[in-house]
Amino acid sequence: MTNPLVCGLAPMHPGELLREDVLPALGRPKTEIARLLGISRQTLYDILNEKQPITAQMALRIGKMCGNGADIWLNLQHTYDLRMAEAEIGDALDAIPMLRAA
Amino acid sequence: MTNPLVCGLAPMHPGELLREDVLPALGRPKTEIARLLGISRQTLYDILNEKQPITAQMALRIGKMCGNGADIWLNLQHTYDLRMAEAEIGDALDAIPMLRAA
DNA sequence: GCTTACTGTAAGTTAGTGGTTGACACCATA
DNA sequence: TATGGTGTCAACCACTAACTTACAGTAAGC
Repeated sequence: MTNPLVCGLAPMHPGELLREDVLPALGRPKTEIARLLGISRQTLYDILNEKQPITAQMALRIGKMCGNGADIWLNLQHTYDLRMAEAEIGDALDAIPMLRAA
Repeated sequence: MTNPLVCGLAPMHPGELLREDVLPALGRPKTEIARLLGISRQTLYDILNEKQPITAQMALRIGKMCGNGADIWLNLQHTYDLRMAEAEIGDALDAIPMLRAA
C-alpha cells in the first residue's frame, strides 16, 4: 500500500473518493448508479456523505462497477477505521502490554 | 500481501490463527489474555470460536499485545469478509455492469 | 404551462451484531 | 476444600447497515 491516493497520511473516507473522483468520472446520475449497484438511493447518499462505511458487500459492488476490484475500497475503509479506532481507544491501548512468546 | 499465512488461498478466520498459533505461543491462561486485552472473557472466546470478527479496535488491541501491529489482523479479517460476502451476493454481482469513464 | 426525472436531505423502521454481565459445570492444583 | 482456569450458554444493551417513504427544489423536454 504505497499509493498515497489509496493509503494517504490523512485518513480519507472512501465516500470522499467516490464523490469527488469516481462518480464525476463516470458521469451518470446518482439515481442510476444506486440502481445499478443494487442498493437504495439513500444508502448511496449516506456513503457519499461519509455517514456509512464501505462494507465488504459494498466494496464488491463498487469494485465490480468501477472495474478496479474490491480490495482498494475495503483497504481504504480499513485504514480509515484504524485511525478512528486509534483515536477512540488510544489511551486504553497504552495499558496493554506487549507479550513475548514463552 | 504475499505471505500465505496472512493471505492464504483458503479463507482463514483470524480467530483460528489466534487460537492455533498465537495464544499457545504466549502460553498464558485465556482468562488473563482477555483481562490484559481489556475485553470480556466471553468476547475472547467468541473470537477464538470464529463467532465474532476482528474489529478495528480488536485489531489494535491484539496487534499491540502481539507486537506485530494491527494491519495483519485486520487484513486477515478483511480477506475473510470478502470471501464470505462474495459467497453471499455473488449472483447479485453478476448483474452489476462495469462502467467506463465518460 | 405541465410533466418527468434527478437531487439532496430527513424520519422512521427493521434485522443484525459487537460486546457485556452473570451463571453453570468441569477440571486441576495447592 | 478452596481457589482458579476452562468452555459454553442465555440474556441483554447499544449501535448500525440498509431499507422505505416522504418532502422540497431544480433542470429538461414536450
